Amino acid sequence: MVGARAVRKARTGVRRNVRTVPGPCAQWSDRDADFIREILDLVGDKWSVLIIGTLESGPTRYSDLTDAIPGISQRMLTLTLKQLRRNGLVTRTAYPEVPPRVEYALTDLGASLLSTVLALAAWSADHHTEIRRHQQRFDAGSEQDG
Amino acid sequence: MVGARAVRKARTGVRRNVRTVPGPCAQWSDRDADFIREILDLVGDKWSVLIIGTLESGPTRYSDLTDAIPGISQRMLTLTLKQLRRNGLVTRTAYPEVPPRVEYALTDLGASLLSTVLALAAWSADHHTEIRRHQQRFDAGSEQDG
DNA sequence: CCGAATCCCCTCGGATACTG
DNA sequence: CAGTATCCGAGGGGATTCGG
Repeated sequence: MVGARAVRKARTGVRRNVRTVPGPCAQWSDRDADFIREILDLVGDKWSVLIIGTLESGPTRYSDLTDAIPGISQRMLTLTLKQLRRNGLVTRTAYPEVPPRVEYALTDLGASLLSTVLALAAWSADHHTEIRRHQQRFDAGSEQDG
Repeated sequence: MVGARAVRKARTGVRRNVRTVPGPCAQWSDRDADFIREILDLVGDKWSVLIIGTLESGPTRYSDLTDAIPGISQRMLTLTLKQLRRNGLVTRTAYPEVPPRVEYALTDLGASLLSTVLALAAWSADHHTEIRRHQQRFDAGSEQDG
């Protein structure tokens, strides 16, 4: 009805054991919930997606990343890049020059994740207005009414 | 090459003004970055996706949600449900009975988001092993070596 | 130019107890 | 049953400073 089943059909391993009859049993298996947690660890933080998206256009220098992502601090750029490297989404290449030059690039794994995440961003762009409307309506109905 | 361009082509409004030549200018427009922020506000937290996913099988009572989502506290269930309602992803229906009965249900908007998010979960399930391998390799290379 | 280290605020979220 | 209110610890993340 929603499309979730299509996804479930296409990709084995996610929500395999969803129940079809009403009842008190758990909707999510522990493993499925773990997949949600894992993906949130990867892209749920404040900067990962922005960095990955910036790297899509090709290998990028540290300082260029700083410029491309407004508001990011050196600390968070370094930290997030390290996480992305740890998860195999990004590679780091240092060139022994003076001044030093370091380039970060997307791996195939990172690129495949980006394409998936962009669908989310597209959803957000699509429904942005509608969401705003809901928020304002909700807030208006909550404040007074006492 | 990665699929991001296909997404960009399919959905207007996201990453429209990506640059094609190297240079110091910003990779993300402020608006595009805002879409990322917005979607993270919606699903980037610890419980939203689990709740939305649980609701996919139909209207669900508060207590059934508690049972279906292991580890969630009453506080976070209530808080997250309120956020989901505020964004128009979930509706709340109270039945004037004793004992009280309250059912939460996905809106069409919430359902459309779920189907998109499940693609992410599927990606996680798909590449879980590979990611684990990268992590272990990275951690092994980091600890000693000094 | 690239990044590690330190300091510190502030939000997220868990535990518990209480209301209707 | 379906919440609300309060307390509190852990950690995300910004500003700044120092090293290679």
